Amino acid sequence: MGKKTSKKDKEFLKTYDPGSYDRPSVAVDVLVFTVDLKKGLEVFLIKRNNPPFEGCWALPGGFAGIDESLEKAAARRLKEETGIKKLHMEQLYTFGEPGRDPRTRVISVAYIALAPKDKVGYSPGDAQDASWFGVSLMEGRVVFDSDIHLAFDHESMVKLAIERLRGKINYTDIALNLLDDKQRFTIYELQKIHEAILGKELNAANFRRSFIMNYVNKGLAEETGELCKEFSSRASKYFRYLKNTAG
Amino acid sequence: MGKKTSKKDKEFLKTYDPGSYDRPSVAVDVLVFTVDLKKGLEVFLIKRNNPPFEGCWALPGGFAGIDESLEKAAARRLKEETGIKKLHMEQLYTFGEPGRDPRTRVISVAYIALAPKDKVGYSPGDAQDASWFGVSLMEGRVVFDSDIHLAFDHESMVKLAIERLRGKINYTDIALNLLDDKQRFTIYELQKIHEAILGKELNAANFRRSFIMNYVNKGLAEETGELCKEFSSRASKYFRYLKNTAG
DNA sequence: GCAAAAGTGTTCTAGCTACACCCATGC
DNA sequence: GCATGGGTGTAGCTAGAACACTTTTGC
Repeated sequence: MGKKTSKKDKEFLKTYDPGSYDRPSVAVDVLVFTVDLKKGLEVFLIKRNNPPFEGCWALPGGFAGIDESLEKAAARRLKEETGIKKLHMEQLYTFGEPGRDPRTRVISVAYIALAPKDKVGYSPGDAQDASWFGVSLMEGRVVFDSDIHLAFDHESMVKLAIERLRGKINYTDIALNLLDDKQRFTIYELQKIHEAILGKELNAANFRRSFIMNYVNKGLAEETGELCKEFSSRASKYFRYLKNTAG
Repeated sequence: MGKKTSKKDKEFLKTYDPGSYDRPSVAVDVLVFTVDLKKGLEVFLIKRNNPPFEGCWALPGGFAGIDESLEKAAARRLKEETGIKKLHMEQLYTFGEPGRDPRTRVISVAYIALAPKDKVGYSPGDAQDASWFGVSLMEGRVVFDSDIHLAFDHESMVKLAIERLRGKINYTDIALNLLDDKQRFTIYELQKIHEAILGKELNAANFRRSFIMNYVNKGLAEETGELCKEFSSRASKYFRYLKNTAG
């Protein structure tokens, strides 16, 4: 503790003259997930056609503008890539290991976005090679439905994202953001979404009861009065979510 | 979707020539918490003696070096400010709103650090004006034991940190990082730590049982065989944590 | 004796799980 | 009639919370 002056000098420089420092770049990466009721959890990826990691698949992302909030930057990139405008988005984690991008030091703030499958405006065959990939987490390992490799540290981002979703799905309402229509959905659809995220089947009777308990009985959701004949021969009730109606 | 070229150009620039962009600065802020068994939860703050927010208290922090991992940067700042070397540290959240620092765009990655009270080498009265402040979260508001104001958005960082600690304390072992000695502690001490973080008193009988269930019966902790006479007239058993022994 | 922590026992409840069973209907 | 989803009922297990009670020892 004898070098107080140099420490204070360093502090001074760092605090008041950041412009003179070599600075890391700040990027955002977006993990867009959707659930296909038949195929399960899917993540949106873009094929890289330049080095590094040429030919690998990567998360949509890009550098944050100097006057742009991180969340806005993520939302902008998302819209540019997928056409999706309004959806649930939350910060996942910030990845900043030196060397995670071989070109230069890049600190990447990762965001999770949840999109109803039918709201995705992007159509494969556009300028960029981009598409949805089925993904799951089995025994701690990320498994894709195709034989693909991800660029940078994006696979560990996917892993962390699925773990986060699994951890939150039982005590938050995030799963509802994956419904095609929060104002008109069946318990069956919601159950499929839970199953896709958790990577295991759930007991329908118990799932129904927990939905009634946690949503309907608490005034968070109600029956619309309409009946759904889409998923079963026997009609089921439509429900309506009563919060975050804007989504 | 008609302006594919300009979009791709933009993408090109952003991806391959980040040096030409105006870039935000990247900083780390550290929320160092400790628990005083008598006074409760405390956070470490430093008084600012320059604008902006002159006279306000702020979290220790600073800019991240170009070749330094974020975690390492946080650990370095922590050691410089408090003398604490080895302790539990985890990423909290990244704050990046434009305008959160009035001087320039600064993106700050916040880390939570948990320190046993007796390991803090820093002594008030050093070069900088720095000290521990009792803090709690009551009805969603951050309350300090002194009439102080925090610089920047540091109060919302404190709020988020306490919420995170409260959310994790019941299903992780983080509380153990606040013990003076993980290899020699009593249930009483651990209970006081839980109470400090949760901001409420717990039933001692039930707390004891849950500790036995979650730690001892699962092989994560065991009795040392020694008895403790520090906290009560009646001696109590010392326990030893059997994981993360290095901490 | 009193206060305060150490420690044991009991009861009640809420939530989750498993499973059995009936209903409705398209094929 | 059979498969599939819709929907109800019930029994068991477990973690928590609440609370009553005894033990130990410094003051």
